[in-house]
Amino acid sequence: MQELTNLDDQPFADLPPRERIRRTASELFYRRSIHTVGIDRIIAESGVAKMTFYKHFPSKACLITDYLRSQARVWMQMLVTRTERPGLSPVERVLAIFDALEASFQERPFRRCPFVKGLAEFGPEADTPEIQAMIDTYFENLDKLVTGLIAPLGLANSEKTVLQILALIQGVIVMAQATSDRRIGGAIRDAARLLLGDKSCD
Amino acid sequence: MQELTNLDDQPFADLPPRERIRRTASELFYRRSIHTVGIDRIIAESGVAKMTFYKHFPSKACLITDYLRSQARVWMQMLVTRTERPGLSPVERVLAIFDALEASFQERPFRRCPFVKGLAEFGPEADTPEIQAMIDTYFENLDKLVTGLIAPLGLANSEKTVLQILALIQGVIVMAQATSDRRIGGAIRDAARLLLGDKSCD
DNA sequence: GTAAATACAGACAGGTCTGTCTATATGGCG
DNA sequence: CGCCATATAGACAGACCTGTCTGTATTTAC
Repeated sequence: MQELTNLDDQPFADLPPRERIRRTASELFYRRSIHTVGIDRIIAESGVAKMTFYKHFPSKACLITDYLRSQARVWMQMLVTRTERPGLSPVERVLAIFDALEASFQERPFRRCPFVKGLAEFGPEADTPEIQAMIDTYFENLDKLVTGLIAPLGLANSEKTVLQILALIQGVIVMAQATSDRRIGGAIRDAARLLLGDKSCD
Repeated sequence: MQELTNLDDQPFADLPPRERIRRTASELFYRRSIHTVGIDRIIAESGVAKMTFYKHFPSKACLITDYLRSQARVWMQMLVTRTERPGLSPVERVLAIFDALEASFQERPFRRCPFVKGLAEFGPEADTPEIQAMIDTYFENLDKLVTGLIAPLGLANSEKTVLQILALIQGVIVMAQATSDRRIGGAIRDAARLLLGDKSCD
């Protein structure tokens, strides 16, 4: 007996169900948004039975938090790897953040930071404390990472510079989708360099 | 005979129905989000009959576009007024944008730019062309406004500076909600001043 | 081989959403 | 007074959403 289900459009067909669900949801949440993607669609596209889904993720909120946790882990890990690369000067470590962003703009359709979007979909007025906590934690961790990179520079007003770099990060992420100008990444990297007091620029 | 409907919590009770709907929707869309606010709730809170609503706004999409159009008009008009104020130097005109942002952070709970949030809820994958066109138009208009303010400065690379200022604008808007540091507005204003080549700072 | 765990398929309930419909009340104007 | 546009009140249809349930098939372990 042949399998009757059409798995041609299921790119993770050989993965265990839980992983199929996670990847399918991740793709849909990222490309579209969280509210506009229903459980039924995730189930259908991941080629999984409904009961199997609910065994692994007791509710949609659980899937969302898993998605955000995963995104945060991957993204922060990538930033740490790039900024801690040996042989970089302190300024270059900060700029490595913008190199990482530039790289992510290039690959596939860029749909922005899941947490900036998450903040829009699950703002302070929503009653989803776990999701909001996860978003808050992400921004705090990003703050800590930048703070740790700025400290060695010995700037007069480190805290202000941290805020400026963070704003540039969020700004370039928004602009990367709002403008068609491909020079945005480089322009913001240059801005960061100027704010860090690096005199080697133009 | 007394009115039976409880209008105590209806702040726009003396306005015509269409305006009651617009203000109620505007408040809800801004505080929460667009997808999480249903027609029924808007109808209930604006104290209007369902048929009255659908007479003025044939669909929810029409209400959304009206909301975004209104927000864009008010916000852009405010920016124009502030940046064109007589007696300002060219650099001060650009910085006036950040003063306007700082002012909007102060008043009531700040819930971020409706268009940055709109981009999250109605991204490129959504099939809502009118709404997306409205969002695109807003970012284009903001680009034009900043371009017009940067031009008189006679900078070496105007286009790059425009991108940098735009990113700072979007960045400070995101950070205003993501951080609790009240100095964010001033810090980003200072960053803008530095990028504009104003030597009178620190 | 057999039993238990896991996954599949899909019906179903209960809720919410948008949008339509009917019937009634009200207010301005000739 | 009487007419007509407008507003109110609320039932209703149809779609969609989350989450539960039943029953069957497949895999895994012993």
